[in-house]
Amino acid sequence: MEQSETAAGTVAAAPVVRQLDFTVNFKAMANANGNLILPEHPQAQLQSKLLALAQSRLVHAPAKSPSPPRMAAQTKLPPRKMVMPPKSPQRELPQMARQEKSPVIAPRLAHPVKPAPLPKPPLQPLLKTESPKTRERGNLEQGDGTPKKQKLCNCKNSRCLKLYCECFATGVYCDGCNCTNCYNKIEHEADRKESIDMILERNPNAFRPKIASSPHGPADRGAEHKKGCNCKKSGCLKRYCECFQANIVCSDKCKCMDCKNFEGSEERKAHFHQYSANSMAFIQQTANAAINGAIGTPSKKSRNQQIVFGVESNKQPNQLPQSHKETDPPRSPLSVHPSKPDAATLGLSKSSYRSPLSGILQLQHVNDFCTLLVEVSAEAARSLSEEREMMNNSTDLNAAEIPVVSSDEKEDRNQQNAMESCVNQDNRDRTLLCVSDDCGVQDGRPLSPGTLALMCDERDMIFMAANAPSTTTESNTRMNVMSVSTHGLSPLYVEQERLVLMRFRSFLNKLITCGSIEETKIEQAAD
DNA sequence: GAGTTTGAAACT
DNA sequence: CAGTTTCAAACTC
Repeated sequence: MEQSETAAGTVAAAPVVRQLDFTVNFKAMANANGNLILPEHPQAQLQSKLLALAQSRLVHAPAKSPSPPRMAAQTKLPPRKMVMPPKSPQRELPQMARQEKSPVIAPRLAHPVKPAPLPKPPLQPLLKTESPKTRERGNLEQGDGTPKKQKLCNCKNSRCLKLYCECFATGVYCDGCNCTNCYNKIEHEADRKESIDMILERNPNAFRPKIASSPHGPADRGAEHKKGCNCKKSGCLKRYCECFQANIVCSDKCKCMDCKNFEGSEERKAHFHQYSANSMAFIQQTANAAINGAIGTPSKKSRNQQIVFGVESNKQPNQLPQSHKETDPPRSPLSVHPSKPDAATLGLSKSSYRSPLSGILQLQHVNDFCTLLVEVSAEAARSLSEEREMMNNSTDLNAAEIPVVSSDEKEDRNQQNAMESCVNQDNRDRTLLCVSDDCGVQDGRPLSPGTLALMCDERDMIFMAANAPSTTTESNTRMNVMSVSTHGLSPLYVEQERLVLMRFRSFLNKLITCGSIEETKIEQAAD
């Protein structure tokens, strides 16, 4: 049982797990008490924020069709009754015999608590410009730790209640699929449950991720196929092969014949050259351009480094297509421009993603911002020492004439000072962030810092609601600060931290706003 | 888009 | 457990 939980925490696991992985960064920002905990690296913070934004949008994206909450399987345990006669009656006896047995289901199914209902599509939030054809096939995916777009199945005969169905196999309801006679829906929950039980009876690991990270796995993967493939004709170099599809080399667990999917295989290398622009690599590139590449560094080095998401750089399938690497002019990783010829000839997704932040945020901006944070910190030190000095002087003169400042009031005053400090430096931020003319404006009007903060906080609330229901960044930052201050850290440190965090939030607010505006512009231009 | 190939899942 | 069938995705034309 704990195996499945462990597997859920691995990076290169099933699609469901990948989806969860995307939240890890952001979840890491809030501890169990909901206190804000910022990761160390600014870029990591930016990524988390951007991911949170993407997630929040998807959560609120209108469903294509009315559909039941996807996770209802976890939310209720329907009374076990035979609604649908099983195809194989002989399997019913053992199944009925284990009624009380807690089923081992895929990570997504196994949670006993009721999760927030999730719409189905949102597994690949950053890939929003896919072509309808691509979506129909639903095959945008990666074989590594990056999120994978939920496939849309086309099942006809399995009623989507067998592992043939990818939706069912990954523990999600069908929604928007092209399947017929689908029972993988909430209204057929009883049947679905029966089928799950039946499959688990046969194979308790059936719903577990097939790919598990392993410290002892292939050197270039850190992951291995739990069961191994059984390929005969594909040489394990086509997506028929589960290992290949998962972007891992075959292991000794495989029973494949004529395997060419091993480390150092010439065929494998040649294959990746030939299929240099396979969809996995391209989507990988696209996703990473949106995430890692949010900070544009138009150097060749960074361009080569952008395809790193828990895998090493020699992982060919996830690298940029060779043709791209050698023929394309250097450009920002954010500038994933449509590459029509490649896409057409090499079987790529017909569209590509270009970050709305492209051209807005450069590495130098981040560097400048870090410098700014240092200044803010120093400013906090000065402000606090001056305040103390004034307090001391006043106390010496006549303590009785000085209105008693409660800790709350003092906190408010510090907060106000900090906010004023933020506002005063707003122009500097605009200089940092708003390369394009109309950044920070909406409908021709500039957005006030308050509006920007609200925009940010609104998204925070939307996203955090699913993760830490009672969390708001501001209040919890303060809570955290207060908590820290009561545990012996110096007030100076607390004040510095608070100001720095507030500055950073302000920075993120503007970054998000700029991205949103740019995105709107791009969408309008596309229309 | 239709037909073929492929290998996992299901079944015997 | 091995062989066969079923199935849906991947692939080809």
